[in-house]
Amino acid sequence: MARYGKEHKQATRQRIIDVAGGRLKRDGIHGSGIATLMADAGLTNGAFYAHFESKEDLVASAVAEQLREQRESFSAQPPGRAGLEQIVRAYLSVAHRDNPEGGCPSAALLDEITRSTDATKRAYTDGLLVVIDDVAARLASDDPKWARMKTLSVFALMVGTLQVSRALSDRKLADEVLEQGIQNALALLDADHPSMRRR
Amino acid sequence: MARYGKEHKQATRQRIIDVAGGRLKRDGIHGSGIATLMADAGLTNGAFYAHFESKEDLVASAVAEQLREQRESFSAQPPGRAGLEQIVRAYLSVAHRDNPEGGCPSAALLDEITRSTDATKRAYTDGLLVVIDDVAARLASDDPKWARMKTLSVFALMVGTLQVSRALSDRKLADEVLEQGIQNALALLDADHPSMRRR
DNA sequence: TGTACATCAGTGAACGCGCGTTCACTGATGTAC
DNA sequence: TGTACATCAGTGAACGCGCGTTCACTGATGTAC
Repeated sequence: MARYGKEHKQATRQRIIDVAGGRLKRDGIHGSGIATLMADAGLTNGAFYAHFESKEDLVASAVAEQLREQRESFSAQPPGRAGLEQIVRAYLSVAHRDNPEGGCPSAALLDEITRSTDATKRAYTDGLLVVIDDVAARLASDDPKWARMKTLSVFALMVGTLQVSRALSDRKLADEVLEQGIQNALALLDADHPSMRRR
Repeated sequence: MARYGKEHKQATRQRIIDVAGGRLKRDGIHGSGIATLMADAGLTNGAFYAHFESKEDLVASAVAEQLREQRESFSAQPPGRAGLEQIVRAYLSVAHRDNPEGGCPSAALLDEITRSTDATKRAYTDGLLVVIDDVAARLASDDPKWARMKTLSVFALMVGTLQVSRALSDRKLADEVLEQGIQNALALLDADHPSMRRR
């Protein structure tokens, strides 16, 4: 192949990471083989190890990238509380549930991340906290540690709700779970004054 | 081997299902191979297909069994609201988080169940609803459909919270997530009158 | 009561397959002369 | 300006391995005579 400038190899690496992000979320880590993944990126399997040390290395990179993209997606919403509600409603939407490939990496991969290497778990933790702190800023609290915890716990609620909705084979029930999840998330966010931390 | 009564083969099948339950929750579906699974049950790989049609058949059976056991575990708690709180605190405990093998099948397997066959998803849905309705009876509501939805959505919160706590590589933060999850779950359960369904 | 036989849960080797990973090689290019 | 060479991103075949699944076989037993 052609001898390109140094930006070309980086672009290829990024393309692999992007393709992997979607595949991992749709088919899971074990369900995404390197050969088919590279084919999706328009390359052959052998080229993989010119870009990554191992499959787990790619997984960690892809998870980090997915969280970066999720952060941007959340940031695109209006500022403050209004945006918060939009984030919740978009997250717990039928469209998001039915499109894991383009959706939240936590909802699609949490179980498998838990069973992954420490490096992957660290990449996940670091990336998630950036997302969370970014959203937590909307709470405009003078207690940033409390805002982080509040946001993180409501996020966990949303992740679990989306997953349960995806797993239920009864579609009507699955839709109702999303709706109830929105109510629950908003209710918890409404109780956002430190004085209300315990009921 | 010996020719036993008909109860013997059933006992063997049950043993495989029980062993599989723990292995699946610890290592995931893809991480649990049939050969090692059968070895754990004291058998060789070939015997597997005398008991199950396929691996997915076992997975569906094991998921159903795990949910049956979870129902029993929840039922063992004191009746009414007091038991509810104990269920929440046990579920969102450090002990449960650090022992997926003996814990909740939803928290350990939801992502993979979502990607499984319809039969497995149906087994999951059916088994989960029995668990949920059983717990929902503690709310003693005159609106059983509302009680189911309330319970199911709080359960989803707990599942997501446990998963996030498991994935975080920062243990202190992971512990705090559990604690906040307990507060959130109890707060939502406290708002259990139909008149309070919308804030 | 003693013996031959049918039963059938379990054995263990083998199957094709896709996995993650390695590596000798290719070939288009920028650079040196 | 023209030619030889070094570079290196990407190729594609091959590796050992464990996967899910199949199947001819084993052998201890309850039953029939």
